[in-house]
Amino acid sequence: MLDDNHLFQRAASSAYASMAAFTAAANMYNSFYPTSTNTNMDPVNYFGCTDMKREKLDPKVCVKLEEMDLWKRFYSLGNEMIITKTGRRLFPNFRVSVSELDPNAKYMFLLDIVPMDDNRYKYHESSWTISGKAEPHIYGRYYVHPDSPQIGSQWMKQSILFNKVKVTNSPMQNPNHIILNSMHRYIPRLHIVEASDSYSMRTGPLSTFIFDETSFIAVTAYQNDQITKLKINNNPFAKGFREPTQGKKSNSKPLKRLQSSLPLDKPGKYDENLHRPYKSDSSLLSINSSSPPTQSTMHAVVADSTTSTYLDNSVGDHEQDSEINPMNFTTSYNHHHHHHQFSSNSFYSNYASDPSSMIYNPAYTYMGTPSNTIPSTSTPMHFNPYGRYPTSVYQTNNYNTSFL
DNA sequence: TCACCTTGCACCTTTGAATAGT
DNA sequence: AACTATTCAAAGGTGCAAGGTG
Repeated sequence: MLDDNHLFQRAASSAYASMAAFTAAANMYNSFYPTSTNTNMDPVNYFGCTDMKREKLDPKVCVKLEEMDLWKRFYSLGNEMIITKTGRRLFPNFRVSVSELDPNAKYMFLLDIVPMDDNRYKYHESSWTISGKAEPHIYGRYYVHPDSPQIGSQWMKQSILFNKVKVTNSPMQNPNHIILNSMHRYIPRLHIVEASDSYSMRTGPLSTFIFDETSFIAVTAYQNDQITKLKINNNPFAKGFREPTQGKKSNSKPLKRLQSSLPLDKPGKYDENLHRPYKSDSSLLSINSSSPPTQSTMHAVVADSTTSTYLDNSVGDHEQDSEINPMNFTTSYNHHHHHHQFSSNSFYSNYASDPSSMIYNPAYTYMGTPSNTIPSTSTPMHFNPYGRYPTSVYQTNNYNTSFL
């Protein structure tokens, strides 16, 4: 065992420079010490920490998702991410800033992307609907931020950008790319591990942060025209597809690519304060306006999208004061609850000190325990080891949980 | 026929090496 | 000599559209 550990450690240490080697090392270790009879298990315990309690980071550690307004705009339409054989970046960029780390402790930052449910989707008549059972997810691919490991003070000095992460539908290509299935729904997860070396990486405190505004459906070609427009208008690499600005003399011939019949993404369609489309925008409302919400239709209803709260499939009763949000399955009636402190300024804590926020904090919701106690694996409230987020219980803007 | 995927393309930004200036 | 600023070409990130696939 010692030799195997050393083998893993040596391979893992090289991963600081090469994620591929790191992934291989983790996979190697996990193949030596399989964590479960289920080979499809979510390897949140990437580092072989399987048989001991894994501590969390200091609960004061806070992670803020940058460009939250932009994320919310995509989220409100039902975000899509292109996956290609050669790998495609995420847009908007996954960028966070973190505070309250131990300035002198070393940390590693990792990103992975996991399924949100067990469904496959199709885009039909301007809305996403369930079309069958999901293909199995290939776990074990994750992105190690190239600055890892470094001390807390360095991580906190500036925001941390994960723009080099690439998603693919081809497992045979670059081993650094995260594999996704087209027409499946995913969400990125940020893992912060307190690790001063490759060994402590397997045992050191680990916390996971999730922002539901970053959820998306993987596609090989955009389905929703509104998403295409929003990408073109915000991604600098897609500038060539933008409509030439009025009054600005263009010396180039009209672009073939601009002859699209799509309506323009006019300013004013989006309420920057509310972070959601105007109700009066029929082009947006038309997404689902023709069909009432059903369990199999990806749309919903958010009284206030700044605090998107997913509850069970109780739809009809609250429909009248709802808004369309195609990324939600269910009706939210979160105006019946207290809005927790994290949502208004998009600054997320992994710790809920206010008992009233327990309802929003899956660290409590899922485990039903204080965040530092070990949940029973037999309780249905336990964090799903497959990394999926059943729509009936997924109701978080973020959370931090510890993994066994 | 259909839904989805792949490929090559034009257009763009980013990157980094070479060069010029201080 | 050392450092900073500028230039420029190559690399690579975009969505589009046509064709391919099962």
